[in-house]
Amino acid sequence: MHVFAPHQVTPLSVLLAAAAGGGFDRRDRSRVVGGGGGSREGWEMDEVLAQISEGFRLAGELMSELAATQNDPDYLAARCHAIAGAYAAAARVLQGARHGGGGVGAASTSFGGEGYLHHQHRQQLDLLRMCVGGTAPDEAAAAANPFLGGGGGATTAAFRAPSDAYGGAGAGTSGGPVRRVSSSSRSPPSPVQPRQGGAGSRRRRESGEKVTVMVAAQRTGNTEQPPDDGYTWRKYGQKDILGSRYPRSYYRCTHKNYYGCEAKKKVQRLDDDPFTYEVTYCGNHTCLTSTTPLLTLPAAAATSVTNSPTAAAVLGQDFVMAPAADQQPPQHQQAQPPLSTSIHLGIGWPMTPASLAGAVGEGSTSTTATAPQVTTMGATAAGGGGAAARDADHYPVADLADVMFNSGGSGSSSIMDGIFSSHDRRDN
DNA sequence: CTCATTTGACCGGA
DNA sequence: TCCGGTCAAATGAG
Repeated sequence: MHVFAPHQVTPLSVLLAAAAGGGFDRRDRSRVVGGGGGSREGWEMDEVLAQISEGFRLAGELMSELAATQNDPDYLAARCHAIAGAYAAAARVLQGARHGGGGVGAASTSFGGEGYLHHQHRQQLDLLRMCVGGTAPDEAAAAANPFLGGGGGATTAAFRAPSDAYGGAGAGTSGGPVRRVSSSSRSPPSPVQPRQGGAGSRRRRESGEKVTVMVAAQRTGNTEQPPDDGYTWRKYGQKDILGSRYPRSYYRCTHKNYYGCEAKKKVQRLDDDPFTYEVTYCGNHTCLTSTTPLLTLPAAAATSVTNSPTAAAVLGQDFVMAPAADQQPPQHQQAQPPLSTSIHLGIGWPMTPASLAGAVGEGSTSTTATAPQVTTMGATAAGGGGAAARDADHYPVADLADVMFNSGGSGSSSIMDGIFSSHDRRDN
C-alpha cells in the first residue's frame, strides 16, 4: 500500500499534471496508480497513466463546463461515459498486467479483491457523479462519500495499512508521542449517583459503514494534533484500548442535536507510529446534507458544497484508498455504497471548478503535513482535493468552501459556528 | 455565561 | 466477565 507523502505530491499538483498531459515524474506516477513499486513494465504504466490522465483531463473539462451545462443530464451522461471509458481502458491494462503475473505490487495483493481495479474504476465514476453535484442522485453522493454515507451498511473488518506508510514522518520536532495530560485540576471523583431511569436509552448503534483513515499527525511546534478533516467535532469520550499504547478518542459531530447528525469518529494513534493517527469515521454527516439551506448559494455551488467530500471532509489532504478486508461485489449506482471496494486516489479528485481553474500552487492551509490513507469499510471513500482556489470570483463555491474549511477545524471556531447557532450545542 | 473537554461510571455485545 | 463505546457531571477556557 502506498500513500502520498504530502510534501511530495499534492493531489492538486498531480491532478493538474495529469490534466496537462503528464509532467510528474515516474516515481510519483507509479504511486498514483498504486503500482507495485516500480516493478511493472514501463510501457504498461505509460499506457495506464495516459488513460488516467485522459480521464482527469476529461473530468477537468467537465468540471469547468459544469456551469454552462445547466446540469443537462444527457450531456453530463455523455461526458461521464467518456471519462469512464478512459478509466476503463486503464483498468483493462492494469488487470491484464495483473493476470499476466509478474511484478504486481502488494497493493493488488493486499486488496485481495478480484477485479479491484474494476472497482476502482467504478468508484471513480461514483466520485464523478458526486462531484457533478446536483445532477447526482443522493444515493450516488452518499455512495461516494464515506462521510455522508448511505444508511446502515454492512460492517466490514478494518484494513490497517502498514505503519511505515509514513516512514520518516517521525523526523519531526517532537521527541516522541505526546500523551494527553489529563486535567490536573479536576477534583477527586465525586460520588456518582446512579443514573435514573432511561437506562435503556443508551443504545449502541448498529455499526454501519466505517471508513478508516490513516492520517499523519499535524505537527505544529513540538506538539501533534489530530488531523483536521474539515468537520467540526466534539469529543465525548476517551478510552484506553487494550493492547494499544495510546488512548482512543471519540468524537461526534458538533451539530448532532441541531441536525441529528450522527457522524462520529474515533481517533487513535498507532502504536508503531505515534505520528500517525488512525481515524475511523462512523455514521453519516446529515448536518451538511440537510435540506436546511446553509447559505443562499447558486444551486450548483450549494450542491457542490454539500456533497463534495473535497470541500466537506478532506480538503487539502492527499488520500489513498484501500479496501477493507472482506470483499463484496460492488453495487454500482446503488443506495448501498459499494462495499469494500478499493480505490486509490492519489490525486485530489476534481474539486470545485475554481480548484481546477486557478489553484495552481495553492497549498493546503488547514491540513498541512497530513497524509491520510483511507480504508473504506463498507463505504466508498472519496478523495480529497487541494485547497480551494483563490480565484473564486467566478466560482462562489470555492470561495465558500475555502472559508468554511480552511478557517477552522475540529473543535475550532469557524464559519460553521456562525451557521449553526448556539442552540445546537446542547448535546451533553 | 456558554461551550468544549475531561474522565469515571455505565451499558451492552461478544 | 471483559472490553469498547457512550453518558454526563465536573471543570476549564474564552
